[in-house]
Amino acid sequence: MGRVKQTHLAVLGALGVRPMTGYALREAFQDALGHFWSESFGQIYPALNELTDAGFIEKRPGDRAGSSVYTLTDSGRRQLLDLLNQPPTPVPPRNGLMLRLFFGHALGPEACKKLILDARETARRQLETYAGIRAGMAAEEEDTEHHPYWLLTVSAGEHTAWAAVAWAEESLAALEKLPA
Amino acid sequence: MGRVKQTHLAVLGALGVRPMTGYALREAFQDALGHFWSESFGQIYPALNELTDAGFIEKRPGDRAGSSVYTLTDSGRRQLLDLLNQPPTPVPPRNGLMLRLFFGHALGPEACKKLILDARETARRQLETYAGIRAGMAAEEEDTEHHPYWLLTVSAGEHTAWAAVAWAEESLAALEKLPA
DNA sequence: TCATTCATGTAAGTGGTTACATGATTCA
DNA sequence: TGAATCATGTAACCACTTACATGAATGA
Repeated sequence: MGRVKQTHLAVLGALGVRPMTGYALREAFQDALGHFWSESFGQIYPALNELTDAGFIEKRPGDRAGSSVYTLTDSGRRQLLDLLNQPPTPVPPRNGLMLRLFFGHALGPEACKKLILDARETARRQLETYAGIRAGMAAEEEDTEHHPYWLLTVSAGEHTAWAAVAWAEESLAALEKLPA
Repeated sequence: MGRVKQTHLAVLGALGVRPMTGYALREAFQDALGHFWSESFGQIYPALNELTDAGFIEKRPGDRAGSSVYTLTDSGRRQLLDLLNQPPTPVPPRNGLMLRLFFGHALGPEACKKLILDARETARRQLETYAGIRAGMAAEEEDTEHHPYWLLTVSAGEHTAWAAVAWAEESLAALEKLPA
C-alpha cells in the first residue's frame, strides 16, 4: 500500500549531494553506499524518467553526446525531505548463512565450520575496506557538511563487522567442543 | 541463472526437523527463524506442490479435514543436503536507516537522532526476545541434536543487536557534538 | 452461536536483477 | 585501430508480499 519508492528516495538524495548522470549515480551507489544500498541500471533509468515527469528533477544535456545530467528542483528538494522523514520500510530478513546454520545438524559440523570461517573472512575484508574509506575521507576529500553523517554509516558497518568476527570466534569454539 | 530456490531449501530443512502442514511451516518460520528468515503463504504453498511433484516430499492427509502433512522422502533428504552445501546467495543490501543517515545533512540532526533512538530501542527489544528464546530452549524443550546449532543463530542475533546498541550510543554522542 | 484458529490456496502487483542492444568517447 | 569506459535504455524474468476467497474445527 502507499509504499515509499525507495529508489526514488535514493536517487533524489544522491542528486541532492551533487547533480549527476544516471551512470555516475550508479557508481556513486556502488562506491559510497555499496555496503548498505544497491541500485541497478534497470531501476535507475526508469526512476530518473519518473522523477523528471513528476517535476522533482531536471534533465540537462551533459558533457558527452547523448548524456544527461540531472539536478534537483525546488519541489524535488521538498519531496526528498518528505521521503527522508518517512520511517524506513522494514525489509523481510533473508539470511542464507543463518538458515544453513539453523539446519546445521543436517549439514554437519565440518561444513558449518567452513561457513563460519568464510563469514569471518568476509567480515575482516569488510573492516579493511571501511578502514580504506575512512582514510580516503580524512585525506583527499575536503571537509563537507555530509562528512559526519557518512562517518555514521561507516561506523555502523564497522560495528556490525566486529560483531560478526566475535560471533564467528565464539561459534567456532562452540562447534569444536561439540560431542561427535 | 541456476539460482538456488531459497524457499525450497527453507521448506525442506524445516520438514527435515519434523513433518508439518503448510500452515505449521509458516508458524515455525515466524517463531524459530523469524529474526533472520521469512516466508509467506504465497511462497510456501506453491513450493510444497513443486517439491511434491519433484518427489522430494510426500503429502499425507493430516488430522483435520483437508489438511496435509508433508514428510521428507529419501531423495528429498539428499536434495536438502545438496542445497545446504551450496554457498548462501548474497542478498543485495537495502538498509533504509543507513540510507537516511547518509543523507543526514538534508534530513537534519534532530530527525537523525530520532532514527538512531528508534534503532537502539529496536535492538534492545530484540535482545529481550533473544533472552526469551534462550530461556525457552533451556527450560521446556528437551535436548535435541538441533540445539547447539539453533543457539548459534540466536547468538548471532545477540551480537548484532549489541553492536547496534553500541553504535547507537556512539552515534548519538557524535551528533550531540555536531556544531549547529 | 460466534469468534478464533487452523488450513489451503490464487491473483495481482511490486520491486528488483540480469541480460541484451546500442553507440559515443577516451586512451593506449 | 581497438579496447575500455561512459552512457542510456529495454525486455524478460524472478522472488516475494498482500489481499482475497474459502471453509472446517475449536472453544468460549
